Amino acid sequence: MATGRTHRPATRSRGIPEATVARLPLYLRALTALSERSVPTVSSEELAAAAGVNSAKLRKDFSYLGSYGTRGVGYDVEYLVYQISRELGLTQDWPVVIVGIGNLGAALANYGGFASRGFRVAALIDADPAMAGKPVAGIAVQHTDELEKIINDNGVSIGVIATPAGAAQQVCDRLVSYGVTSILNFAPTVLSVPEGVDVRKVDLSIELQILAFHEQRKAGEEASSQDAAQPVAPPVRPAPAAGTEDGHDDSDRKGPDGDVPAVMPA
Amino acid sequence: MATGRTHRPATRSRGIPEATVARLPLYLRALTALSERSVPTVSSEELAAAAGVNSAKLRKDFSYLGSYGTRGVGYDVEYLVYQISRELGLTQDWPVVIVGIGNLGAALANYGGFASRGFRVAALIDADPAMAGKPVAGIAVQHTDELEKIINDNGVSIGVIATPAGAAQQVCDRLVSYGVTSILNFAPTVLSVPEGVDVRKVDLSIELQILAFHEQRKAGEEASSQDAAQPVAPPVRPAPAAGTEDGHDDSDRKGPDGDVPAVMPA
DNA sequence: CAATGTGAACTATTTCACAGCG
DNA sequence: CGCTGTGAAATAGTTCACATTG
Repeated sequence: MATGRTHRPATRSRGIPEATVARLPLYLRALTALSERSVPTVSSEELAAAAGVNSAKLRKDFSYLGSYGTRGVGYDVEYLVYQISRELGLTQDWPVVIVGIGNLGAALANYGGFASRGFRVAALIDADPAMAGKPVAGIAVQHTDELEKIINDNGVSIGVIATPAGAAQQVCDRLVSYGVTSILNFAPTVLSVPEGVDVRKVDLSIELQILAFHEQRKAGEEASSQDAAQPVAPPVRPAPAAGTEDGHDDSDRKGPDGDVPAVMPA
Repeated sequence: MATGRTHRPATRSRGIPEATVARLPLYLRALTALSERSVPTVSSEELAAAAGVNSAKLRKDFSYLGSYGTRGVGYDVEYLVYQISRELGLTQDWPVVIVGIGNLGAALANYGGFASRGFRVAALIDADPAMAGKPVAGIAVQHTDELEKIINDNGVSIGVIATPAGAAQQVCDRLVSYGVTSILNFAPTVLSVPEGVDVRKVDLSIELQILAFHEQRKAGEEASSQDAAQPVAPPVRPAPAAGTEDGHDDSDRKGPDGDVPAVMPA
Protein backbone atom coordinates (compact mmCIF):
# COMPACT_ATOMS: atom_id res chain seq x y z
CA MET A 1 0.00 0.00 0.00
CA ALA A 2 2.77 2.51 0.47
CA THR A 3 0.19 5.13 -0.02
CA GLY A 4 0.92 7.87 2.37
CA ARG A 5 -1.26 10.53 0.87
CA THR A 6 -4.97 10.34 1.04
CA HIS A 7 -6.29 13.05 -1.18
CA ARG A 8 -7.03 12.66 -4.82
CA PRO A 9 -5.48 15.06 -7.18
CA ALA A 10 -5.83 12.41 -9.78
CA THR A 11 -9.17 11.86 -11.35
CA ARG A 12 -8.44 14.72 -13.70
CA SER A 13 -8.39 12.76 -16.88
CA ARG A 14 -7.29 13.68 -20.31
CA GLY A 15 -8.18 17.32 -20.33
CA ILE A 16 -11.87 16.83 -19.79
CA PRO A 17 -12.85 18.66 -16.63
CA GLU A 18 -14.34 16.53 -13.92
CA ALA A 19 -17.42 18.72 -13.81
CA THR A 20 -17.99 18.05 -17.46
CA VAL A 21 -17.57 14.32 -17.07
CA ALA A 22 -20.20 14.37 -14.36
CA ARG A 23 -22.66 15.95 -16.75
CA LEU A 24 -22.08 13.72 -19.73
CA PRO A 25 -24.37 11.00 -18.39
CA LEU A 26 -27.07 13.61 -18.07
CA TYR A 27 -26.72 14.67 -21.66
CA LEU A 28 -26.62 11.08 -22.71
CA ARG A 29 -29.88 10.35 -21.00
CA ALA A 30 -31.58 13.32 -22.60
CA LEU A 31 -30.19 12.36 -25.98
CA THR A 32 -31.30 8.80 -25.61
CA ALA A 33 -34.82 9.99 -24.95
CA LEU A 34 -34.70 12.12 -28.08
CA SER A 35 -33.30 9.25 -30.02
CA GLU A 36 -36.18 7.06 -28.98
CA ARG A 37 -38.56 9.64 -30.28
CA SER A 38 -36.59 9.65 -33.51
CA VAL A 39 -35.67 13.30 -33.21
CA PRO A 40 -32.82 13.78 -35.67
CA THR A 41 -31.14 16.93 -34.36
CA VAL A 42 -31.17 19.19 -31.33
CA SER A 43 -29.88 22.64 -30.63
CA SER A 44 -27.76 23.29 -27.59
CA GLU A 45 -30.66 25.28 -26.25
CA GLU A 46 -33.15 22.43 -26.45
CA LEU A 47 -30.80 19.79 -25.20
CA ALA A 48 -29.69 21.98 -22.35
CA ALA A 49 -33.26 22.47 -21.28
CA ALA A 50 -33.87 18.74 -21.34
CA ALA A 51 -30.80 18.09 -19.27
CA GLY A 52 -31.47 20.89 -16.84
CA VAL A 53 -28.37 22.95 -17.49
CA ASN A 54 -27.75 26.14 -19.37
CA SER A 55 -26.83 26.08 -22.99
CA ALA A 56 -23.50 27.86 -22.75
CA LYS A 57 -22.34 25.27 -20.30
CA LEU A 58 -23.47 22.48 -22.52
CA ARG A 59 -21.69 23.87 -25.54
CA LYS A 60 -18.56 24.36 -23.54
CA ASP A 61 -18.80 20.82 -22.27
CA PHE A 62 -19.16 19.44 -25.77
CA SER A 63 -16.28 21.53 -26.94
CA TYR A 64 -14.01 19.46 -24.73
CA LEU A 65 -15.04 16.37 -26.65
CA GLY A 66 -14.51 17.89 -30.04
CA SER A 67 -16.60 19.74 -32.56
CA TYR A 68 -19.56 17.52 -33.01
CA GLY A 69 -22.21 20.08 -33.92
CA THR A 70 -23.18 21.88 -37.06
CA ARG A 71 -23.41 25.64 -36.95
CA GLY A 72 -26.81 26.96 -37.75
CA VAL A 73 -28.31 23.54 -37.19
CA GLY A 74 -27.40 21.87 -33.93
CA TYR A 75 -26.25 18.41 -33.02
CA ASP A 76 -27.05 15.14 -34.70
CA VAL A 77 -28.70 13.09 -31.98
CA GLU A 78 -27.50 9.64 -32.95
CA TYR A 79 -24.00 10.75 -33.60
CA LEU A 80 -23.76 12.53 -30.31
CA VAL A 81 -25.19 9.58 -28.43
CA TYR A 82 -22.46 7.50 -29.88
CA GLN A 83 -19.69 9.98 -29.19
CA ILE A 84 -20.68 10.49 -25.60
CA SER A 85 -21.14 6.79 -25.04
CA ARG A 86 -17.72 6.17 -26.36
CA GLU A 87 -16.21 8.93 -24.30
CA LEU A 88 -17.77 7.49 -21.18
CA GLY A 89 -16.62 4.03 -22.05
CA LEU A 90 -20.11 2.67 -22.47
CA THR A 91 -19.44 1.00 -25.77
CA GLN A 92 -17.87 -1.74 -23.81
CA ASP A 93 -19.25 -4.12 -21.27
CA TRP A 94 -18.66 -3.46 -17.58
CA PRO A 95 -19.28 -6.38 -15.30
CA VAL A 96 -19.93 -5.28 -11.73
CA VAL A 97 -20.30 -7.08 -8.45
CA ILE A 98 -22.66 -5.93 -5.77
CA VAL A 99 -21.59 -6.77 -2.27
CA GLY A 100 -24.12 -6.73 0.53
CA ILE A 101 -27.52 -7.94 -0.49
CA GLY A 102 -29.71 -6.35 2.11
CA ASN A 103 -32.57 -4.10 1.25
CA LEU A 104 -30.40 -1.72 -0.62
CA GLY A 105 -28.34 -4.31 -2.41
CA ALA A 106 -31.49 -6.00 -3.60
CA ALA A 107 -32.85 -2.70 -4.78
CA LEU A 108 -29.68 -2.07 -6.73
CA ALA A 109 -29.75 -5.52 -8.24
CA ASN A 110 -33.27 -4.88 -9.42
CA TYR A 111 -32.54 -1.42 -10.69
CA GLY A 112 -33.15 -1.39 -14.37
CA GLY A 113 -30.79 1.42 -15.23
CA PHE A 114 -28.04 -0.80 -14.03
CA ALA A 115 -28.20 -3.17 -16.89
CA SER A 116 -29.14 -0.57 -19.43
CA ARG A 117 -25.91 1.03 -20.54
CA GLY A 118 -23.04 -1.35 -20.63
CA PHE A 119 -23.27 -2.43 -17.03
CA ARG A 120 -23.93 -6.01 -16.19
CA VAL A 121 -24.38 -7.52 -12.78
CA ALA A 122 -21.78 -10.26 -12.73
CA ALA A 123 -22.58 -11.40 -9.22
CA LEU A 124 -24.38 -10.63 -6.00
CA ILE A 125 -22.34 -11.28 -2.91
CA ASP A 126 -23.31 -11.53 0.71
CA ALA A 127 -21.43 -12.54 3.81
CA ASP A 128 -24.41 -14.31 5.29
CA PRO A 129 -24.24 -18.02 4.39
CA ALA A 130 -27.99 -18.18 4.70
CA MET A 131 -28.31 -15.88 1.72
CA ALA A 132 -26.22 -18.07 -0.53
CA GLY A 133 -28.20 -19.53 -3.36
CA LYS A 134 -31.18 -17.30 -2.85
CA PRO A 135 -32.22 -15.67 -6.08
CA VAL A 136 -32.40 -11.89 -6.12
CA ALA A 137 -33.36 -10.16 -9.31
CA GLY A 138 -32.97 -13.47 -11.02
CA ILE A 139 -29.42 -14.03 -9.88
CA ALA A 140 -28.35 -16.43 -7.17
CA VAL A 141 -26.56 -14.74 -4.31
CA GLN A 142 -23.08 -16.06 -3.68
CA HIS A 143 -20.99 -16.13 -0.59
CA THR A 144 -18.10 -13.79 0.01
CA ASP A 145 -15.71 -16.69 -0.33
CA GLU A 146 -16.39 -16.69 -4.04
CA LEU A 147 -15.32 -13.10 -4.50
CA GLU A 148 -11.84 -13.66 -5.80
CA LYS A 149 -12.85 -16.25 -8.32
CA ILE A 150 -15.78 -14.20 -9.56
CA ILE A 151 -13.71 -11.10 -10.00
CA ASN A 152 -11.00 -12.93 -11.84
CA ASP A 153 -13.27 -15.01 -14.02
CA ASN A 154 -15.36 -12.06 -15.10
CA GLY A 155 -12.72 -9.39 -15.24
CA VAL A 156 -14.67 -7.25 -12.85
CA SER A 157 -13.17 -3.85 -12.28
CA ILE A 158 -16.13 -2.09 -10.73
CA GLY A 159 -17.54 -3.03 -7.36
CA VAL A 160 -20.59 -1.74 -5.54
CA ILE A 161 -20.58 -1.80 -1.76
CA ALA A 162 -23.97 -1.93 -0.11
CA THR A 163 -22.98 -3.47 3.18
CA PRO A 164 -23.40 -1.98 6.63
CA ALA A 165 -20.84 0.67 7.47
CA GLY A 166 -18.88 -1.65 9.70
CA ALA A 167 -18.06 -4.08 6.94
CA ALA A 168 -17.40 -1.62 4.17
CA GLN A 169 -13.70 -1.02 4.60
CA GLN A 170 -12.97 -4.70 4.86
CA VAL A 171 -14.99 -5.48 1.78
CA CYS A 172 -13.31 -2.63 -0.01
CA ASP A 173 -9.88 -3.96 0.86
CA ARG A 174 -10.77 -7.35 -0.49
CA LEU A 175 -12.23 -5.99 -3.68
CA VAL A 176 -9.14 -3.94 -4.26
CA SER A 177 -6.82 -6.79 -3.50
CA TYR A 178 -8.57 -8.89 -6.12
CA GLY A 179 -8.18 -6.22 -8.74
CA VAL A 180 -11.20 -3.96 -8.54
CA THR A 181 -10.17 -0.38 -9.26
CA SER A 182 -13.46 1.50 -9.11
CA ILE A 183 -15.85 1.42 -6.22
CA LEU A 184 -19.28 2.82 -5.71
CA ASN A 185 -19.86 3.04 -2.00
CA PHE A 186 -23.29 3.20 -0.43
CA ALA A 187 -22.11 2.58 3.08
CA PRO A 188 -21.83 5.66 5.24
CA THR A 189 -18.09 5.48 5.77
CA VAL A 190 -15.03 7.08 4.34
CA LEU A 191 -13.15 4.36 2.54
CA SER A 192 -9.44 4.52 2.23
CA VAL A 193 -7.99 3.04 -0.88
CA PRO A 194 -4.60 2.94 -2.51
CA GLU A 195 -3.60 5.34 -5.20
CA GLY A 196 -5.18 4.53 -8.50
CA VAL A 197 -8.46 3.29 -7.14
CA ASP A 198 -11.50 5.51 -7.64
CA VAL A 199 -14.22 5.72 -5.09
CA ARG A 200 -17.52 7.46 -5.46
CA LYS A 201 -19.97 7.55 -2.64
CA VAL A 202 -23.68 7.85 -2.47
CA ASP A 203 -24.86 8.89 0.89
CA LEU A 204 -28.50 9.34 1.63
CA SER A 205 -28.00 10.84 4.99
CA ILE A 206 -25.66 13.50 3.68
CA GLU A 207 -28.11 14.52 1.01
CA LEU A 208 -30.85 14.87 3.54
CA GLN A 209 -28.69 16.95 5.79
CA ILE A 210 -27.87 19.30 2.98
CA LEU A 211 -31.55 19.68 2.25
CA ALA A 212 -32.23 20.33 5.90
CA PHE A 213 -29.67 23.07 5.90
CA HIS A 214 -31.34 24.90 3.08
CA GLU A 215 -34.76 24.19 4.43
CA GLN A 216 -33.79 25.75 7.70
CA ARG A 217 -32.59 28.84 5.94
CA LYS A 218 -35.79 29.21 4.00
CA ALA A 219 -37.86 28.94 7.12
CA GLY A 220 -35.56 31.27 8.95
CA GLU A 221 -36.43 34.07 6.56
CA GLU A 222 -39.75 34.44 8.30
CA ALA A 223 -40.13 33.06 11.73
CA SER A 224 -37.66 33.36 14.53
CA SER A 225 -39.19 31.52 17.41
CA GLN A 226 -37.30 28.65 18.88
CA ASP A 227 -39.13 25.70 20.12
CA ALA A 228 -38.08 22.60 18.35
CA ALA A 229 -37.11 19.62 20.33
CA GLN A 230 -33.40 19.21 20.76
CA PRO A 231 -32.30 15.63 20.76
CA VAL A 232 -28.75 16.79 20.25
CA ALA A 233 -26.28 17.49 22.98
CA PRO A 234 -26.84 20.80 24.68
CA PRO A 235 -24.45 23.61 23.84
CA VAL A 236 -21.83 22.87 26.42
CA ARG A 237 -19.19 25.44 26.05
CA PRO A 238 -15.73 23.94 25.77
CA ALA A 239 -14.79 25.60 29.01
CA PRO A 240 -12.64 28.46 27.94
CA ALA A 241 -9.71 29.54 30.01
CA ALA A 242 -10.48 29.59 33.69
CA GLY A 243 -12.50 32.62 34.56
CA THR A 244 -12.25 35.22 31.87
CA GLU A 245 -15.32 35.10 29.74
CA ASP A 246 -18.34 33.46 31.12
CA GLY A 247 -21.19 32.19 29.15
CA HIS A 248 -22.10 33.93 26.01
CA ASP A 249 -22.61 31.87 23.03
CA ASP A 250 -21.73 33.34 19.75
CA SER A 251 -20.51 36.83 19.57
CA ASP A 252 -16.82 37.02 18.94
CA ARG A 253 -16.53 36.04 15.31
CA LYS A 254 -18.93 35.67 12.56
CA GLY A 255 -20.88 32.83 14.02
CA PRO A 256 -24.41 32.44 12.92
CA ASP A 257 -25.44 35.94 12.36
CA GLY A 258 -28.24 36.85 14.58
CA ASP A 259 -30.87 34.28 14.44
CA VAL A 260 -30.64 30.69 13.74
CA PRO A 261 -34.23 30.36 14.41
CA ALA A 262 -35.18 26.88 14.15
CA VAL A 263 -38.37 27.00 12.60
CA MET A 264 -40.81 24.49 12.60
CA PRO A 265 -43.02 23.16 10.11
CA ALA A 266 -46.43 24.10 11.16
CA MET B 1 -31.90 45.76 -16.07
CA ALA B 2 -33.64 45.92 -12.82
CA THR B 3 -33.54 42.28 -12.05
CA GLY B 4 -30.62 41.88 -14.29
CA ARG B 5 -28.71 39.12 -12.66
CA THR B 6 -29.21 35.56 -13.41
CA HIS B 7 -31.64 33.13 -12.00
CA ARG B 8 -29.86 30.95 -9.53
CA PRO B 9 -27.44 32.79 -7.37
CA ALA B 10 -29.63 31.58 -4.59
CA THR B 11 -28.78 28.39 -2.81
CA ARG B 12 -25.81 30.38 -1.67
CA SER B 13 -27.08 30.64 1.81
CA ARG B 14 -25.97 32.96 4.45
CA GLY B 15 -22.38 33.25 3.47
CA ILE B 16 -21.54 29.59 3.87
CA PRO B 17 -20.27 28.22 0.56
CA GLU B 18 -22.24 25.37 -0.85
CA ALA B 19 -19.15 23.21 -1.04
CA THR B 20 -18.66 23.69 2.67
CA VAL B 21 -22.25 22.84 3.47
CA ALA B 22 -21.86 19.62 1.55
CA ARG B 23 -18.95 18.64 3.77
CA LEU B 24 -20.47 19.49 7.11
CA PRO B 25 -22.35 16.19 7.30
CA LEU B 26 -19.07 14.42 6.76
CA TYR B 27 -17.41 16.23 9.61
CA LEU B 28 -20.42 15.62 11.74
CA ARG B 29 -20.23 11.92 11.18
CA ALA B 30 -16.56 11.78 12.02
CA LEU B 31 -17.15 13.87 15.11
CA THR B 32 -20.00 11.70 16.23
CA ALA B 33 -17.77 8.68 16.03
CA LEU B 34 -15.16 10.44 18.14
CA SER B 35 -17.82 11.50 20.56
CA GLU B 36 -18.93 7.92 21.01
CA ARG B 37 -15.41 6.99 21.86
CA SER B 38 -15.40 9.81 24.35
CA VAL B 39 -12.56 11.60 22.66
CA PRO B 40 -12.61 15.10 24.10
CA THR B 41 -10.76 17.09 21.45
CA VAL B 42 -9.40 16.74 17.94
CA SER B 43 -6.97 18.68 15.85
CA SER B 44 -7.90 19.75 12.37
CA GLU B 45 -5.35 17.29 11.13
CA GLU B 46 -6.91 14.29 12.84
CA LEU B 47 -10.46 15.22 12.04
CA ALA B 48 -9.59 15.92 8.46
CA ALA B 49 -8.06 12.50 8.12
CA ALA B 50 -11.16 10.89 9.58
CA ALA B 51 -13.38 12.78 7.19
CA GLY B 52 -11.18 12.19 4.21
CA VAL B 53 -10.36 15.79 3.40
CA ASN B 54 -7.29 17.90 3.90
CA SER B 55 -6.83 19.91 7.02
CA ALA B 56 -6.57 23.33 5.45
CA LYS B 57 -9.90 22.82 3.82
CA LEU B 58 -11.45 21.72 7.04
CA ARG B 59 -10.16 24.73 8.93
CA LYS B 60 -11.39 27.02 6.24
CA ASP B 61 -14.77 25.34 6.34
CA PHE B 62 -15.03 25.77 10.07
CA SER B 63 -13.97 29.36 9.79
CA TYR B 64 -17.22 30.06 7.96
CA LEU B 65 -19.13 28.86 10.97
CA GLY B 66 -17.18 30.87 13.47
CA SER B 67 -14.15 30.36 15.62
CA TYR B 68 -14.92 27.20 17.43
CA GLY B 69 -11.43 25.88 18.00
CA THR B 70 -8.71 26.55 20.49
CA ARG B 71 -5.29 27.41 19.18
CA GLY B 72 -2.63 25.04 20.25
CA VAL B 73 -5.24 22.49 21.20
CA GLY B 74 -7.84 21.74 18.58
CA TYR B 75 -11.59 21.47 18.62
CA ASP B 76 -13.83 20.37 21.44
CA VAL B 77 -15.66 17.40 20.01
CA GLU B 78 -18.99 17.78 21.79
CA TYR B 79 -19.16 21.46 21.21
CA LEU B 80 -18.42 21.12 17.54
CA VAL B 81 -20.98 18.35 17.15
CA TYR B 82 -23.53 20.68 18.55
CA GLN B 83 -22.52 23.66 16.47
CA ILE B 84 -22.53 21.75 13.23
CA SER B 85 -25.80 20.06 14.06
CA ARG B 86 -27.34 23.40 14.71
CA GLU B 87 -25.92 24.87 11.55
CA LEU B 88 -27.34 22.03 9.53
CA GLY B 89 -30.68 22.34 11.22
CA LEU B 90 -30.47 18.95 12.84
CA THR B 91 -31.45 20.14 16.27
CA GLN B 92 -34.96 20.09 15.03
CA ASP B 93 -37.17 17.34 13.82
CA TRP B 94 -37.64 16.84 10.08
CA PRO B 95 -40.56 14.69 9.09
CA VAL B 96 -40.14 13.26 5.62
CA VAL B 97 -42.37 11.30 3.31
CA ILE B 98 -41.06 8.63 1.02
CA VAL B 99 -43.03 8.19 -2.15
CA GLY B 100 -42.69 5.00 -4.13
CA ILE B 101 -42.26 1.93 -2.00
CA GLY B 102 -40.60 -0.44 -4.39
CA ASN B 103 -37.30 -2.08 -3.68
CA LEU B 104 -35.56 1.20 -3.27
CA GLY B 105 -38.26 2.90 -1.26
CA ALA B 106 -38.30 -0.03 1.12
CA ALA B 107 -34.55 0.11 1.43
CA LEU B 108 -34.73 3.77 2.25
CA ALA B 109 -37.45 3.22 4.79
CA ASN B 110 -35.28 0.65 6.49
CA TYR B 111 -32.17 2.73 6.32
CA GLY B 112 -31.06 3.42 9.83
CA GLY B 113 -29.23 6.63 9.13
CA PHE B 114 -32.53 8.05 8.16
CA ALA B 115 -33.96 8.17 11.58
CA SER B 116 -30.70 8.91 13.28
CA ARG B 117 -30.21 12.63 12.95
CA GLY B 118 -33.40 14.57 13.17
CA PHE B 119 -35.12 12.84 10.29
CA ARG B 120 -38.28 10.93 10.88
CA VAL B 121 -40.23 8.95 8.34
CA ALA B 122 -43.69 10.47 8.60
CA ALA B 123 -45.19 8.26 5.96
CA LEU B 124 -44.58 5.80 3.19
CA ILE B 125 -46.65 6.42 0.11
CA ASP B 126 -47.32 4.27 -2.89
CA ALA B 127 -49.66 4.62 -5.83
CA ASP B 128 -50.46 0.95 -5.90
CA PRO B 129 -53.64 0.31 -3.89
CA ALA B 130 -52.43 -3.20 -3.26
CA MET B 131 -49.59 -1.83 -1.20
CA ALA B 132 -51.81 0.16 1.09
CA GLY B 133 -51.73 -1.11 4.62
CA LYS B 134 -48.71 -3.30 4.10
CA PRO B 135 -46.13 -2.67 6.76
CA VAL B 136 -42.66 -1.72 5.59
CA ALA B 137 -40.01 -1.00 8.15
CA GLY B 138 -42.75 -1.04 10.72
CA ILE B 139 -44.85 1.60 9.04
CA ALA B 140 -48.02 0.95 7.11
CA VAL B 141 -47.83 2.10 3.52
CA GLN B 142 -50.48 4.61 2.58
CA HIS B 143 -52.03 5.43 -0.72
CA THR B 144 -51.15 8.51 -2.70
CA ASP B 145 -54.58 9.93 -1.99
CA GLU B 146 -53.47 10.55 1.56
CA LEU B 147 -50.54 12.70 0.53
CA GLU B 148 -52.06 16.10 1.10
CA LYS B 149 -53.42 15.28 4.49
CA ILE B 150 -50.20 13.65 5.63
CA ILE B 151 -48.10 16.56 4.54
CA ASN B 152 -50.34 19.07 6.20
CA ASP B 153 -50.85 17.15 9.41
CA ASN B 154 -47.17 16.48 9.89
CA GLY B 155 -45.75 19.68 8.54
CA VAL B 156 -43.63 17.76 6.08
CA SER B 157 -41.28 19.92 4.09
CA ILE B 158 -38.94 17.25 2.76
CA GLY B 159 -40.02 14.59 0.32
CA VAL B 160 -38.13 11.63 -1.07
CA ILE B 161 -39.07 10.37 -4.50
CA ALA B 162 -38.28 6.74 -5.17
CA THR B 163 -40.79 6.08 -7.91
CA PRO B 164 -40.08 5.00 -11.45
CA ALA B 165 -38.87 7.80 -13.69
CA GLY B 166 -42.20 8.13 -15.42
CA ALA B 167 -44.06 9.07 -12.28
CA ALA B 168 -41.46 11.30 -10.72
CA GLN B 169 -42.43 14.66 -12.16
CA GLN B 170 -46.05 14.14 -11.34
CA VAL B 171 -45.28 13.12 -7.79
CA CYS B 172 -42.95 16.05 -7.50
CA ASP B 173 -45.63 18.47 -8.64
CA ARG B 174 -48.03 17.13 -6.07
CA LEU B 175 -45.52 17.28 -3.27
CA VAL B 176 -44.72 20.84 -4.14
CA SER B 177 -48.34 21.84 -4.43
CA TYR B 178 -48.95 20.53 -0.93
CA GLY B 179 -46.11 22.53 0.49
CA VAL B 180 -42.98 20.41 0.25
CA THR B 181 -39.99 22.62 -0.51
CA SER B 182 -37.11 20.16 -0.52
CA ILE B 183 -36.94 17.03 -2.59
CA LEU B 184 -34.50 14.18 -2.71
CA ASN B 185 -34.94 12.50 -6.04
CA PHE B 186 -33.87 8.95 -6.75
CA ALA B 187 -35.68 8.66 -10.03
CA PRO B 188 -33.51 9.08 -13.10
CA THR B 189 -35.21 12.22 -14.37
CA VAL B 190 -34.60 15.91 -14.32
CA LEU B 191 -37.33 17.40 -12.19
CA SER B 192 -38.54 20.87 -12.82
CA VAL B 193 -39.68 22.77 -9.81
CA PRO B 194 -40.67 26.33 -9.08
CA GLU B 195 -38.25 28.83 -7.64
CA GLY B 196 -37.65 28.27 -3.98
CA VAL B 197 -37.84 24.51 -4.07
CA ASP B 198 -34.60 22.60 -3.65
CA VAL B 199 -33.95 19.36 -5.41
CA ARG B 200 -31.07 17.04 -4.90
CA LYS B 201 -30.71 13.94 -6.94
CA VAL B 202 -29.09 10.63 -6.34
CA ASP B 203 -28.48 8.75 -9.50
CA LEU B 204 -26.90 5.37 -9.46
CA SER B 205 -26.50 5.13 -13.15
CA ILE B 206 -24.70 8.46 -13.39
CA GLU B 207 -22.26 7.44 -10.71
CA LEU B 208 -21.48 4.23 -12.51
CA GLN B 209 -20.95 6.03 -15.75
CA ILE B 210 -18.51 8.40 -14.14
CA LEU B 211 -16.61 5.45 -12.75
CA ALA B 212 -16.63 3.80 -16.16
CA PHE B 213 -15.13 6.91 -17.67
CA HIS B 214 -12.20 6.87 -15.30
CA GLU B 215 -11.88 3.14 -15.51
CA GLN B 216 -11.60 3.37 -19.25
CA ARG B 217 -8.87 5.94 -18.96
CA LYS B 218 -6.91 3.78 -16.60
CA ALA B 219 -7.12 0.86 -18.98
CA GLY B 220 -6.28 3.07 -21.92
CA GLU B 221 -2.90 3.88 -20.38
CA GLU B 222 -1.70 0.46 -21.35
CA ALA B 223 -3.59 -1.29 -24.02
CA SER B 224 -5.13 0.37 -26.98
CA SER B 225 -6.90 -2.43 -28.65
CA GLN B 226 -10.59 -2.17 -28.76
CA ASP B 227 -12.62 -5.29 -28.75
CA ALA B 228 -15.63 -4.87 -26.62
CA ALA B 229 -19.06 -5.57 -27.87
CA GLN B 230 -20.91 -2.57 -29.16
CA PRO B 231 -24.50 -2.45 -28.08
CA VAL B 232 -24.59 1.22 -28.94
CA ALA B 233 -25.63 2.71 -32.22
CA PRO B 234 -22.95 2.58 -34.86
CA PRO B 235 -21.05 5.77 -35.56
CA VAL B 236 -23.17 7.12 -38.32
CA ARG B 237 -21.65 10.34 -39.43
CA PRO B 238 -24.12 13.19 -39.51
CA ALA B 239 -23.56 13.54 -43.20
CA PRO B 240 -21.51 16.68 -43.59
CA ALA B 241 -22.16 19.20 -46.32
CA ALA B 242 -22.27 17.74 -49.75
CA GLY B 243 -18.85 17.39 -51.18
CA THR B 244 -16.33 19.64 -49.54
CA GLU B 245 -14.48 17.78 -46.91
CA ASP B 246 -14.60 14.10 -47.13
CA GLY B 247 -13.93 11.87 -44.29
CA HIS B 248 -11.53 12.99 -41.69
CA ASP B 249 -12.82 12.97 -38.27
CA ASP B 250 -11.16 15.00 -35.65
CA SER B 251 -8.53 17.23 -36.91
CA ASP B 252 -9.82 20.73 -36.89
CA ARG B 253 -10.16 21.41 -33.22
CA LYS B 254 -9.02 19.86 -30.07
CA GLY B 255 -10.97 16.69 -30.24
CA PRO B 256 -9.66 13.86 -28.21
CA ASP B 257 -6.01 14.56 -28.30
CA GLY B 258 -3.86 11.84 -29.51
CA ASP B 259 -4.81 8.49 -28.29
CA VAL B 260 -8.51 8.24 -28.15
CA PRO B 261 -8.52 5.57 -30.74
CA ALA B 262 -10.44 5.82 -33.86
CA VAL B 263 -13.88 7.09 -33.80
CA MET B 264 -15.32 3.88 -34.81
CA PRO B 265 -14.77 0.65 -33.14
CA ALA B 266 -13.52 -1.78 -35.67
C1' DC C 1 -28.99 33.98 -40.39
C1' DA C 2 -29.26 30.71 -36.78
C1' DA C 3 -26.58 28.31 -33.75
C1' DT C 4 -21.94 26.50 -32.73
C1' DG C 5 -17.44 27.06 -30.64
C1' DT C 6 -14.61 29.73 -27.76
C1' DG C 7 -11.62 33.47 -25.82
C1' DA C 8 -12.20 36.42 -22.01
C1' DA C 9 -14.42 37.87 -17.70
C1' DC C 10 -16.21 36.41 -13.67
C1' DT C 11 -17.25 33.47 -9.67
C1' DA C 12 -16.32 29.62 -6.73
C1' DT C 13 -13.25 26.53 -4.46
C1' DT C 14 -8.94 24.83 -2.98
C1' DT C 15 -4.46 25.31 -1.32
C1' DC C 16 -0.60 27.79 0.62
C1' DA C 17 1.77 29.71 4.18
C1' DC C 18 2.15 32.15 8.16
C1' DA C 19 0.75 35.57 11.74
C1' DG C 20 -1.02 35.20 16.20
C1' DC C 21 -3.12 33.10 20.14
C1' DG C 22 -3.73 29.94 24.11
C1' DC D 1 5.38 25.67 20.93
C1' DG D 2 1.49 23.71 18.48
C1' DC D 3 -2.47 24.52 16.06
C1' DT D 4 -6.06 27.56 14.64
C1' DG D 5 -7.80 31.14 11.61
C1' DT D 6 -7.24 33.53 7.46
C1' DG D 7 -5.44 36.72 3.79
C1' DA D 8 -3.52 35.90 -0.59
C1' DA D 9 -2.29 32.92 -4.55
C1' DA D 10 -3.57 29.25 -7.40
C1' DT D 11 -7.12 26.32 -9.69
C1' DA D 12 -11.41 25.03 -11.29
C1' DG D 13 -15.77 25.98 -13.12
C1' DT D 14 -19.37 29.05 -15.12
C1' DT D 15 -21.20 32.59 -17.91
C1' DC D 16 -20.83 36.16 -21.34
C1' DA D 17 -20.77 37.69 -25.77
C1' DC D 18 -19.50 37.40 -30.35
C1' DA D 19 -16.76 36.03 -34.39
C1' DT D 20 -17.45 32.24 -37.40
C1' DT D 21 -19.54 29.08 -40.30
C1' DG D 22 -22.58 25.73 -42.56
